[in-house]
Amino acid sequence: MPTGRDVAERAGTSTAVVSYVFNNGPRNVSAATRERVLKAAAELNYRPNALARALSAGRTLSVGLIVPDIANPYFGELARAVEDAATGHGRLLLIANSAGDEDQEQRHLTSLIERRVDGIVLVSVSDAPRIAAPAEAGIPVVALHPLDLEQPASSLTIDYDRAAEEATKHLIDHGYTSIGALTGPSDSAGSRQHLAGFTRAILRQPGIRSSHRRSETSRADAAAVARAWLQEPDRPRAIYVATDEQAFGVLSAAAELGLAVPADVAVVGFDGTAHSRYAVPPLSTVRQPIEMLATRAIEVLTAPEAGQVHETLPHHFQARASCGC
Amino acid sequence: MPTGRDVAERAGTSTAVVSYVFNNGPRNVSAATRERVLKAAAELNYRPNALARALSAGRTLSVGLIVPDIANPYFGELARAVEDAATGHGRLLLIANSAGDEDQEQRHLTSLIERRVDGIVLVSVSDAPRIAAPAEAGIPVVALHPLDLEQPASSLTIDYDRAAEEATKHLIDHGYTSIGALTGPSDSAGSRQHLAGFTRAILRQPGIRSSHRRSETSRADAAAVARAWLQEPDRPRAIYVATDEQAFGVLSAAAELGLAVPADVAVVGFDGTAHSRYAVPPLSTVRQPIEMLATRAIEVLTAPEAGQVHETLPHHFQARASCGC
DNA sequence: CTGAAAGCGCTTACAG
DNA sequence: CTGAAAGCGCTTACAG
Repeated sequence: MPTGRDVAERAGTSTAVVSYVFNNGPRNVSAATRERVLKAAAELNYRPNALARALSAGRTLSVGLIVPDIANPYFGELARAVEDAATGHGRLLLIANSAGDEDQEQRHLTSLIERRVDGIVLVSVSDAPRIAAPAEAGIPVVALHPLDLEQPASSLTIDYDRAAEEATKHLIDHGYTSIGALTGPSDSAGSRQHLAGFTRAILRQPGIRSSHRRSETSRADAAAVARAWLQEPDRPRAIYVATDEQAFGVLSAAAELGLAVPADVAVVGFDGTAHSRYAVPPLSTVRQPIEMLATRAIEVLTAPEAGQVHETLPHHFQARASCGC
Repeated sequence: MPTGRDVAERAGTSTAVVSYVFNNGPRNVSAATRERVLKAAAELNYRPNALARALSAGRTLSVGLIVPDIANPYFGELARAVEDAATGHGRLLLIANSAGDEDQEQRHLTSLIERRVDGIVLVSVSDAPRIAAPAEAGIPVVALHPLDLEQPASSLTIDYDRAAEEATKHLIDHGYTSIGALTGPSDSAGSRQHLAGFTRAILRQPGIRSSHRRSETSRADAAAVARAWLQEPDRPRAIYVATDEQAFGVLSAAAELGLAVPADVAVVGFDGTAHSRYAVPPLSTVRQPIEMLATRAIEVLTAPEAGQVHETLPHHFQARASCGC
């Protein structure tokens, strides 16, 4: 592969000038010399080595994104949005998938540090992510979920607690008196907030019977849990589900049991994936501000001198057929 | 951020020895010296700079993956599988999303070349992808779809043509006499093969009425096309759909029109995503050998001396409720 | 406007 | 077993 030196020789100039031409600076180059360099580069099929450039210039113009499961449509959409935002700021996005595994997440974190990315967007699988390493390396991190304020990272998140309460209240307003909550597996910050909001709404309205189940954050496991739940004699009349991914599993389980949604059991999801609109029936859900999360995340990372930031972004309840609307 | 020189100084040795320790070679290091280096590195929180390493060693131990749409579940699952395979071979996977845009795909290709990845796994948005650049740069490419044999790349693919024929024949064997095909937007190689197989099955059985529609490869557009199609007076009794993603749109449209699947209209998808199992109703589909595609792709890229390879991998028809089974 | 040279942080023959 | 030094391919003050 040709190098800048090859181009310089063919153009009868120096590697410095080749660099000036390809970077439009920091020095001017006469039009004639520029032409010769461009011509030589084209003839040789020259591609600047990004590794050498980054090593020399001290910045890689790249950003890393770590998500728990790239096959979950919410994270797929998020990845697309973050990539758009990164590209808009002249950054390349490196997407890494931790596959629900904390060790894998650590390995990706290490790998991104070693590659000297300019910043990391993190959706952690863990309640208390170990993010000391990037901080010590001087690499800013922004988490897209609630984060302990002691943590050395920024966070952008909606008010899960209040969103959960609103969605549950919506089910209550439909007149359902037996309402269940399906959340993620562990007692994580996320699950806790979903549950807190759900419970608050329930307590506010006397006479509601409530129940709670957990499942892995996959439609497969959510379907298995829902299948058992919906066969119990006092099965819930409506279910608040903490993620769209799990809600798709609940819809599938209901259909398999011959239960109509929402006539027999109403369902509300969470995340507001584009897929939710095309569920059978269309899924009511809480919309995350995906574009805004992505845009702000890249802004925060590309202006790190602004320091750490903890912002709460607006969510939006989207009523559709699955809850009885 | 500390460098190998910092570690060497603190350990009272040279940067060469630090390198020997961190790479387990190519020279031996006495146990005592190794201890001192490891201790110093731990104290300083030393992380080798992967850029410098790659520049010096001449290989990056990374592989790029370009997909047309990371939010499409098939590509999400594929990304997960390719990442597993890459990690298993000690490679980091860089995932790039071309968002259905040929220019974006080109930009990603260029970016991966500039980053000197060791190989590229490509699912192109284009029928005739422009992949001369990586070839000239000496970077092997493997496409996960049919590819012109003149192209300077390997390819791993199932026999789309035959798979389409089998799936269509399955619908015919159910006794449906009016069968439609929904394929991708352009007259691409993929669409052509889907259609060829579909047509062959139809022609083999006298008395079948067939029709054909196109949509973008998104459930949104597929739903829009299906909504119109299913309201025509001579709407098809069964539909062969070229991707699961589009099939999800068809299921959604049918439900919105109050048509039962499979009682009013049967549906067969293609790709065999994990999501297809949880569709309402469960979606019959042609399974791509996702793990095998991923594993072979990484094998081919990490043993490039073997030269180019063009392999046809086995597919599998998965019958479920949506076709009437 | 242009070029010689130092430096980014590693790896790796080479010499001892 | 260990170290001094060259080199990977760029960028960028510095001098002219």
